[in-house]
Amino acid sequence: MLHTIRRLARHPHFLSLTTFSCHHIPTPTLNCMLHHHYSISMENDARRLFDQNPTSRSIGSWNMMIASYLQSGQLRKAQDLFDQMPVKDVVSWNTMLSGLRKSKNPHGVYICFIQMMRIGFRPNDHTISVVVSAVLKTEFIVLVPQIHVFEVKSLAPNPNVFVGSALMVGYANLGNPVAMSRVFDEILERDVTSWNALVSGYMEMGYTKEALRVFDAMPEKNVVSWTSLLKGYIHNRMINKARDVFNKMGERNVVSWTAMINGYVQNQNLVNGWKLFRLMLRSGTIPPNHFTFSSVLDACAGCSSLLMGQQVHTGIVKYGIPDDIVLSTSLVDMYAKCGDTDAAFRVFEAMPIKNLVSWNSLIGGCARNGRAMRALEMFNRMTETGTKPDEVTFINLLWACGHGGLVEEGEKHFDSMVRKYGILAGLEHYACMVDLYGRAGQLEKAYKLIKVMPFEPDVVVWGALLGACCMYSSLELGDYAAQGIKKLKDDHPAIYSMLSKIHGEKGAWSSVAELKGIMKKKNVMKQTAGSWIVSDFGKR
DNA sequence: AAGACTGTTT
Repeated sequence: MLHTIRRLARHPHFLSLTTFSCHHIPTPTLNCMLHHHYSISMENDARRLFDQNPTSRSIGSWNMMIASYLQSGQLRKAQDLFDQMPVKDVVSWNTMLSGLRKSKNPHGVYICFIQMMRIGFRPNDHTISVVVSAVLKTEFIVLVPQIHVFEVKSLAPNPNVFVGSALMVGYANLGNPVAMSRVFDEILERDVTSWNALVSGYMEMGYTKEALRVFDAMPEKNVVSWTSLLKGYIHNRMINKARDVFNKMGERNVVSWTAMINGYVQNQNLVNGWKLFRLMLRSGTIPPNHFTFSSVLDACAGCSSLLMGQQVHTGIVKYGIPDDIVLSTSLVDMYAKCGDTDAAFRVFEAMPIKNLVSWNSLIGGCARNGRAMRALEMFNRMTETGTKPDEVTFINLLWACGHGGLVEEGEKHFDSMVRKYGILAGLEHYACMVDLYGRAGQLEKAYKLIKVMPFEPDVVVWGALLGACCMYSSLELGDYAAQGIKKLKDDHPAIYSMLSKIHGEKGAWSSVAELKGIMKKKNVMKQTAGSWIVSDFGKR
């Protein structure tokens, strides 16, 4: 019977058609059928089978069912089953932990792991690597030394490559180079990936010399080793050293190319990023993928070149790059930053699924292009369709309100940010609100907000106030704001031109002359400004 | 049932 099922399982539709009434199936057969449904992502049919055979379920059946739900992203249902399970094994726990990790829920992983330990369950190698990788860059990273102790005491004094890598990455994240290298020394049968992790770890902590020393000492190197070194230099803003590594590499893959291109883009060196991308296309051996195109689109957005952006968009189609949520979001962002809001909307609406970043890009695009009402509309649609806004959403939204003169709307959202969504207002949110009040001429409110906010004002906040004072010719507050800026950074060129304008309007010509004198003496130059309107070589 | 070293977006 089992053999027959296995053979039939190769025909994708057969088993799903037979599941309408399959009672009293023996356990091995049930598990085999569940596995089949798992592999073709038919969790509903699997569930029907599962429900129809309560007496033949083994722990494995439950585990398989939970894995099916996690595979299709139904964390809630997986969790329910997990809670209902009469007896769990280590596989059940690992499956659940892995699902929580995939859904980016480090807190859930933490709770689940602690619970597992409390009940007295023994984690295994898989548990450790899942848990450690889930808590990286979160407050739960404190688990790493504890897991290490547990590993040494209860599992094995020497970690294998998987556990070793996980612990090394964890210690690198904690900024503990000594612990990291000690783990490395203790790994049984170190392989090239252990060495790579060591290079990356030192680079992440800023020990570039040590990383290079390790790199040179490696018994064997692969593309990943080279790319780790390259990426490390970029991480430490040593872009030229990164390029040297790139040039010396014997073998390059799409990851190496993308890392180097993106390194230029992130360091504002858009020209070299673009040049390298062209070189990549010309050399024709390694085709770019969605990672590469996202970086290149970011470069186009960075120089607000719609023409370049359109060319890249064409390239994406020409290369047949499959739909990807991040890539589409990059397109939305590029079009928005290049001033083509309509194109941004077209790309956005064509996206089959949108995530938080996609919504933020679009709302930010509306805000930048003076479509405040549209930004608000999109925000409503976002929340109605079940995407929870974050702090970036609100920066964009408040910015839109400020520039659209929508004071009450801005106040309403600033308020709901904390009360409804539990997001604490950051300095940037306060800056938006100061700007909002300032632009609306409510200088007193702007001033009061600066006074009560729980941060020291930065240049942006003072600048918003100063700009407003300039707009509404307020001498006293303007001087106050200028003092604020001076305390942070002595000669910000904008101070002088703004101050002299305010003083001039008030007829305080002696102050103006004095200011002009200071400007001359300090050789203050006006900041050069560029407009994105002309950056397509006058095309518009 | 499941894990590791290099690349993307606000």
